[in-house]
Amino acid sequence: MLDPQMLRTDLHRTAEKLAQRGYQLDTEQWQQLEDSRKSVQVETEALQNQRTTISKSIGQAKAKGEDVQSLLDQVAQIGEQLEASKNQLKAILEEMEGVTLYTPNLADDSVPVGKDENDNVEVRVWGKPKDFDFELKDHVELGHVNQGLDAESAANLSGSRFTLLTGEVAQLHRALAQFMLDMHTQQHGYKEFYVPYMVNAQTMQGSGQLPKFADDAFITEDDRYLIPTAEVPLTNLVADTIIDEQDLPIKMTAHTPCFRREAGSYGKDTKGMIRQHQFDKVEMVQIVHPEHSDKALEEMTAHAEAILQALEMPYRVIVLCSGDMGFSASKTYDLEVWVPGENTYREISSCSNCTDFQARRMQARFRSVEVKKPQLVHTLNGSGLAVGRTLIAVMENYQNEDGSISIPAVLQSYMNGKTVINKA
RNA sequence: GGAGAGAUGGCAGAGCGGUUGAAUGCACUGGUCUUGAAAACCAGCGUACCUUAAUAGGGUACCCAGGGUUCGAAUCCCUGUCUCUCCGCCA
Repeated sequence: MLDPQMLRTDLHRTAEKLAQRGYQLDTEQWQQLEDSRKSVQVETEALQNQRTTISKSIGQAKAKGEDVQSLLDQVAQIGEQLEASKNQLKAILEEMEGVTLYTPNLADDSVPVGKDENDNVEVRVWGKPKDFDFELKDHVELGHVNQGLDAESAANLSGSRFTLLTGEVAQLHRALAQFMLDMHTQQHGYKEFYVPYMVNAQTMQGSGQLPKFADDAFITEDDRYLIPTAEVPLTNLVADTIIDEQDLPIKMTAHTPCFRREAGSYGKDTKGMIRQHQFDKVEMVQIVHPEHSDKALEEMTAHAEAILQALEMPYRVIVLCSGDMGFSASKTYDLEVWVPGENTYREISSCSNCTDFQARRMQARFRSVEVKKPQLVHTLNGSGLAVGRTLIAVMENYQNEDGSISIPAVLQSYMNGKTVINKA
């Protein structure tokens, strides 16, 4: 949610910033709502004050045994007016909320203005793609020759966009998640969490998935949502709390499956396990002091990069343009890993600073020693990394001519000391 | 799944339907006292919104949530959520 104060005092500049993201705010409608809200609210509260005052005097008069009828008549009149005024105010506030809940965060000034993914800007490149002197296989072929990746069985069990992993490939998948968690907890200062995979609607709203993106999530019969990312439960841990300033920053990580409907992505990334209804991810979340969120985003991105560096896989970092960012984000870096089988870079992580956007929805605040009033925290989240896509990248980057897959040095201890997955 | 109890300020814990935003204790903050500390004593101590130049003052709302009764609701009624106890079931 945006700062309502900002919408009031700086409406047109805010609307311009939103337009950079492709969101058209109807400023005229908003101004009208705001104007009527103001007058109706003032009126309502004045009426309420009158009613309370008279009601109190009724109590006092009764206690003294005086006649109360004239007071009752007075208050009856006010009652009707008050009722009408209250309903009007409620309707206005609901309409305003309808706008604010559907309005995305503002882009940071450092974010390139652009329309879609074509306007994203490369920030840096790490590593060089290996020179392979044999014909490359993609992960689907590699999965096939190693009998570790079985799309057909998954489709039989569940339908499209599911994957079945078996044997050493499944173990490698597990090893990757373990390795990532260990790195973030032992070297990057994150606390590990095991979280619910289903959350209620309020939680989904807190981090911005609802109400606008209801179609993207799986919902259960009892109105719970399967989490699309661990960001949702982790970030909402601070919902409705006031944190001591000295407890900031809070750094959390969790390995969870992620569930996505992928509605509207028919025909996109259908080959292999790129875009799935269910995939594993190790997520990082930070709750920070507003002054430090810029720096925290750089750090968190570096934490995600550290995984790829340890795995010695080439990647690049891009900053998303204003039009390509997610709803809650103010600034986002995507990490794209080199995928030799496709001869291209593929998104494997997304790290975002959500500033106070989620915090305002969740009412997540902190109190400092200097400022008495609780202030909103800033929230950040980043993948560190998407496990399934990392698996693909490892398979393809570490493939050998005979179809076997070498195991990256840092993962060997997680693979019972094995150094290679031999083809079946 | 069955039966019962409960949800009040950071915590604990009162609260006949009428001056209760809410007693009291603890914690916390400031002060007095003290060489310093403790103790004691005094004072302060919620959040959001509106109004305002104002972190001054004034107003409104909030005692789990949402409805209702009433001139007036923390207090009465209904629904929901959550917690606890007992029984059953279960990894």
